[in-house]
Amino acid sequence: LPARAQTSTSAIVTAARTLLEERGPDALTMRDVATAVGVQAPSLYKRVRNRSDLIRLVLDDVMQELMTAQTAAATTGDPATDLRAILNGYRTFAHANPAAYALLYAPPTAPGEPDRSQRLSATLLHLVTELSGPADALPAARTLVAWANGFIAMELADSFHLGGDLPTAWTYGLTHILTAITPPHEAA
Amino acid sequence: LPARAQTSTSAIVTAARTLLEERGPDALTMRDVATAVGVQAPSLYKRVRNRSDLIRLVLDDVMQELMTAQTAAATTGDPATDLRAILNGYRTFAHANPAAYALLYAPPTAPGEPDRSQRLSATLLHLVTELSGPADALPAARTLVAWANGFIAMELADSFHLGGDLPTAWTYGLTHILTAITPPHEAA
DNA sequence: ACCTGAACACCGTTCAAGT
DNA sequence: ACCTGAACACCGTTCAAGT
Repeated sequence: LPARAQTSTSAIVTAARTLLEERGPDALTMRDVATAVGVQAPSLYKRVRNRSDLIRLVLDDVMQELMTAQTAAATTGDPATDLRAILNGYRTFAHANPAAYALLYAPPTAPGEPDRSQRLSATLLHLVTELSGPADALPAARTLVAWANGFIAMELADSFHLGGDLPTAWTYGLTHILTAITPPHEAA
Repeated sequence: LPARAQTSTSAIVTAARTLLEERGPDALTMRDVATAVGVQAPSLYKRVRNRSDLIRLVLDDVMQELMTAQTAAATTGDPATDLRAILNGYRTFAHANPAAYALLYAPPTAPGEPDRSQRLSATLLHLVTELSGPADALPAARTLVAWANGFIAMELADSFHLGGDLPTAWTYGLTHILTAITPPHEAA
């Protein structure tokens, strides 16, 4: 007789993430995830607390991948170069995983969600400190991250509706903001 | 005998918007909206096509309010001053209507959503053109809008987790980006 | 013309029962 | 220990029936 169906948390998370990207957040149902991993929906509750918890696990998985990419991108030691590489990496990742990225920076439906991007910001803040000096590092880093997230979110939402080249707009923004947060005596 | 319950599209939209802000997007159910306007859920389908359409009407209502605020904010004729006033106005509105604002710039679940922010951008683009000159106006405007939306979204999502003063970070970003998109010979 | 109750096909989630 | 089927309380939406 065939072995009874069995699954694992990581199989569930992978299936959920695939479903999220392929068919959108609303199609991420417990029944469809269960089908994808070969069990019935109630079995999922042995591995995850509920649907929100499953989405949290998916976003944790996404964050870990983003961390790995960030570490791989920041290697030259020159802060401006590394910042460019990191932010370009975010954008590449967002384009490859639009649904997951959108969820990552969406306001949480319920309050009291965890601090997922802390380690991502730490590296970035360090680089910005080298560029702008310690006094302005925090607001400068926030300017950069807010711009990058906003640009990517609008791009994904197809909110740039006046034509023109988006890669050009991205490069323009990145260059000008980096210049703006560099003190005058250090600018090229 | 009492008159039969009756409602209107505007009453439905208002009730939906209130429900959205008070209890979040998931609590915006057809049954609850119907109860709020004093009818049964099926009656709503005489006024709106479906739940997506109702949300679209809510966002149209929000956009019209934002447009009015923008017109009222840009009055001095000095582009830098007017831009500050407009972006500060967005932020004030977003804080007063966080759920609606979040929905406004959320990626659409279904593709083919309408171009809601076109007129908002037109005014902004005009001001940026005065500031940066026509050659760079489009990427400069996109830099500014992307930054503002990103900052506000992160603020609403409670994604700024390193302490510090957020109003300070907002002013820092606004000032530095405006400087960055102003050609050198026009800078103060 | 508009509202209603009943009904349908979905959800997330629980739980007793199986192995 | 994990999976299953049945069940519960919800959804959005449709539709025949009322007024």
